[in-house]
Amino acid sequence: MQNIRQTARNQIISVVNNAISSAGFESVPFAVETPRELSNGDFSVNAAMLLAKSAKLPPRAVADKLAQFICTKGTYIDRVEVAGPGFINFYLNNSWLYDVLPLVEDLKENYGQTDIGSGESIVVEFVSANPTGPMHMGNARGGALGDSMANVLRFAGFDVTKEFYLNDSGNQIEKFACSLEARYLQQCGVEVPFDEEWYLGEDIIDRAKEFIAIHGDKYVNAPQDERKAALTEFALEKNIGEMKKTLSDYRISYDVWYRESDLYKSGEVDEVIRLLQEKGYTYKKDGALWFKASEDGEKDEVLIRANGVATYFAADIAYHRNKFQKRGFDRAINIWGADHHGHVARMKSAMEALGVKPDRLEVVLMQLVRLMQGGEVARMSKRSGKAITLNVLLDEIGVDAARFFFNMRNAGSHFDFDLDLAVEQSNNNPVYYVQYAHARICSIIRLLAGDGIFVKNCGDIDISLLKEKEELNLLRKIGELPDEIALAAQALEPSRMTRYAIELANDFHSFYSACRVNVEDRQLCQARLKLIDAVRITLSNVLGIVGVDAPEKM
RNA sequence: GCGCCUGUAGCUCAGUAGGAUAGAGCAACUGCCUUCUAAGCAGUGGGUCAGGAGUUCGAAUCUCUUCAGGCGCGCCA
Repeated sequence: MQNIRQTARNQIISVVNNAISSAGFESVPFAVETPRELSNGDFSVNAAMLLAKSAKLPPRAVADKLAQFICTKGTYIDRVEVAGPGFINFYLNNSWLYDVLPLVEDLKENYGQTDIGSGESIVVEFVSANPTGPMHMGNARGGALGDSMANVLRFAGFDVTKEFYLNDSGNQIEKFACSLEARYLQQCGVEVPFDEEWYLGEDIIDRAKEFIAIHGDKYVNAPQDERKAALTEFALEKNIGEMKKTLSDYRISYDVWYRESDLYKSGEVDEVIRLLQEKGYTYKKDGALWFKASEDGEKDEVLIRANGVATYFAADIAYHRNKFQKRGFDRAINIWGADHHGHVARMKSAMEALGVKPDRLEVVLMQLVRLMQGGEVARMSKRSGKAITLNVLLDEIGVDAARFFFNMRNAGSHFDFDLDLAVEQSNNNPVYYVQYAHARICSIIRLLAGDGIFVKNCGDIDISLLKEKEELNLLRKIGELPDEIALAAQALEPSRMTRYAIELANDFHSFYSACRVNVEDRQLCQARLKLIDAVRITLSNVLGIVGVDAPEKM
């Protein structure tokens, strides 16, 4: 068992079930909870309240009776009390906390892992920014969220693939091509109009200039198709290369870069449209082919335009079918901006139409980032080009702060990013607080090593010397990690990890102020050294999941 | 108009498979550095969980409703 809390819970479940049957009650699916106040025990059970009705007794009476039948022999349970409306509270002896240290010693960088995923395969698709320009704040949040979520799922025992879907064909690429062509011709002295619908950003002009630096103006008089194709291929590869570089700076590495154009090349887009037609999920209207998403037609969507060109939606159906039916993933998780939520129901009904259970597709809707500057909302439209890019953000606040900051809030909460504060590199940023705890620990370990005192194995230490409140709090917090990982994985909320890291750092700083590691009593010194080494490992594992450095010095 | 998300301390947010006295950080105030990093610790004050009704032993959490803000409702993605 790699989870000390689960071990304790299992003991309690077993002991309470025995008591229920010994007392002659019917079995109930009771909960083992963690009371908010430690004074109410390490765990509590609500069985008495649930049994009260069928037993025709007040909850407290049921609880008293159950408590009499609880046998604590051979368990961590020290004593049992009935309290409040009928809670049965379990107080454990300290040995359950001590047992976490050998666990950490044994598992090291794997401590915290659980097996709730039981090897289920999940593809996590995130960022998937259009390669038509630089990445922005929304991609920054999506990147931090998606990568950390995938890391959490891996820790929870899922077989995870990180994937970037590259929209390298279709309508927006055509717009991209037109924008490039116009900028190219303008740079070459040819006056051409620039459509308001095109990409207005400076980066398009830069690409045109770079293209000219290599090819000069020789494409000015070339056939338009040839000109656009040359420009697009050049700029696309350049942009994709820059995206990969930026994401790598952001400590994100994908297992798969999946190209939309491959779905057309392989014929999967045509194939999926044919399948939908055969199954009767399509109809023609106004010259276009529509997908019938619902009876009322409210959510119907065009698959093939009247001009014969397939929509992004059609390619996206083929893409998701590919995930499930061609590559066989059990689940697919997509991180989407909240502005795409209208797309979710359609995609799920498309999957259903193809015979894929729609709940295998889970879309995490991430509320958009609102950029605040000087107390005002700064707009970040890509077309207008007036956006803070991910590159600039990383230059200004650093990777650690960005990764940590974007994982401090739940995906569903709106995010006001105060640019002034971030640029300040203010100490308000809790990432320093957590990293400082890690650096402090490393410093102590370094100093003791200088005196010839090293971290020993648990077998050679008397862990039970750890009796101070701060020491026990630390052990308790370390023991919570596997539960936290499991909860974060179930809720798809990696933000639990940053909150846990702050709590653990907080417990360490409290310990640091209350207890000295380098004390005369060599036995106690060794026990405390072991304790902080376990904190170091735990902090490092959590920061690794979030994608933040665990520095040895600050 | 319809749909999704959000509303909790002055600010930013946790807590929502119903549980005990609703938490944290920041800001404010009071203490703590001759000993392992003060980027730290200890403490104080601060609440109509947006409003209302309902469900039950028990509701911030579930249901209904009102209000406020964000986003969406394209042969864009």
